[in-house]
Amino acid sequence: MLAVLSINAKLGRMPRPQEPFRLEVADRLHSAAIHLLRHARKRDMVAGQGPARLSALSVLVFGGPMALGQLATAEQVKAPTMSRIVTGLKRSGLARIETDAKDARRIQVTATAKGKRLLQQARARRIQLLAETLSGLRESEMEALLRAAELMERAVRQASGRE
Amino acid sequence: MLAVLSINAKLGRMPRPQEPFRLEVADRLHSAAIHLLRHARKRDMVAGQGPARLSALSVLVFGGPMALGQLATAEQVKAPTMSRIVTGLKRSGLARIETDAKDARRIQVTATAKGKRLLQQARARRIQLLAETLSGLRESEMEALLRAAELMERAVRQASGRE
DNA sequence: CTACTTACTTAGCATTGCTAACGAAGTATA
DNA sequence: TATACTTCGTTAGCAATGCTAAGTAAGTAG
Repeated sequence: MLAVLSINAKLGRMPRPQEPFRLEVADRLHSAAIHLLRHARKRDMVAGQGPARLSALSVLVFGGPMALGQLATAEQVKAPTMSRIVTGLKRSGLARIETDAKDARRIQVTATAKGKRLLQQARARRIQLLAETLSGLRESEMEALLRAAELMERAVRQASGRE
Repeated sequence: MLAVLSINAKLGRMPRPQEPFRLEVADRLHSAAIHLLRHARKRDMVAGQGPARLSALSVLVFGGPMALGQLATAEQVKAPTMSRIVTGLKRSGLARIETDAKDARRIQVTATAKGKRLLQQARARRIQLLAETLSGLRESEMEALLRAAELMERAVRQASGRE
């Protein structure tokens, strides 16, 4: 990624001096996220569920039952996509749906006991992967990563709110 | 994600429990990466190319021409997957292939001028998005993210080498 | 009652992962 | 040389996940 800096210079339009820096951070972060996820996907698939389902299940387990639309918003996905993901979770017995008494259009999606169990197992597998993947990192570096994760979530949440 | 935070608070000052800490970092980082990429994907699609093609193209532009197998390894994908990605890049005129004189089984994949141009445009778009997304962050926080990106890449690279 | 809005589903498309199986080309060995 | 093994890439076929467009059912406003 040595060429990143030189391209930076060519992109011209710099409203402020920190823009080139943001360009590089954005690019590096984007690339790193892609590669980290591709690496982790290998173990995630052991659960027999794809990353989208596991991620949605995680939101359900930690955030509690919610409507399909809410879940779609939380996962940054459109309703039809989430509809299919929920169908998959339902078919695997990891989530169940209930009708809303107040509004018959809505459905309440809830993680089942089996879903919670599977998520915990997936988390356990993921830690085993990261115990290997991050084994070369110091404690302070792990803290830096945790802080970065918080920053990413916060930034995305704020940006989503602005749209 | 409320439950995660409470776990975090409990672990925060404890000197010993290294494993639970790694579990949390793993989970949070994984989740944050998913959400960041889903957010960025909206702009990426404007280029008319999916994320896998853009990422592979990026490797070609910054890493120079390489064999299909090398590219697959760099992108953490299997050969058939990369074969199809290269086919797509070729059909769009973003990359070209040449035969290797020394070994007729190999192919050299090279980014075309059009490919380089498109990648830079995609980068510019992504940057604009992230300039917005990360606009709420301080300079020091941007530095923390850059450092985290470096740590992620390094960890994945090392782990891949160990396999 | 009609018209609009909202929530979810269905249908259909494209991308992107995978494994299995194949062909072509290089390498090692009898 | 001939045979066997390995390596590199492709093809075929499956599954998951993104999207938009269009449909249905239910709530809301006039």
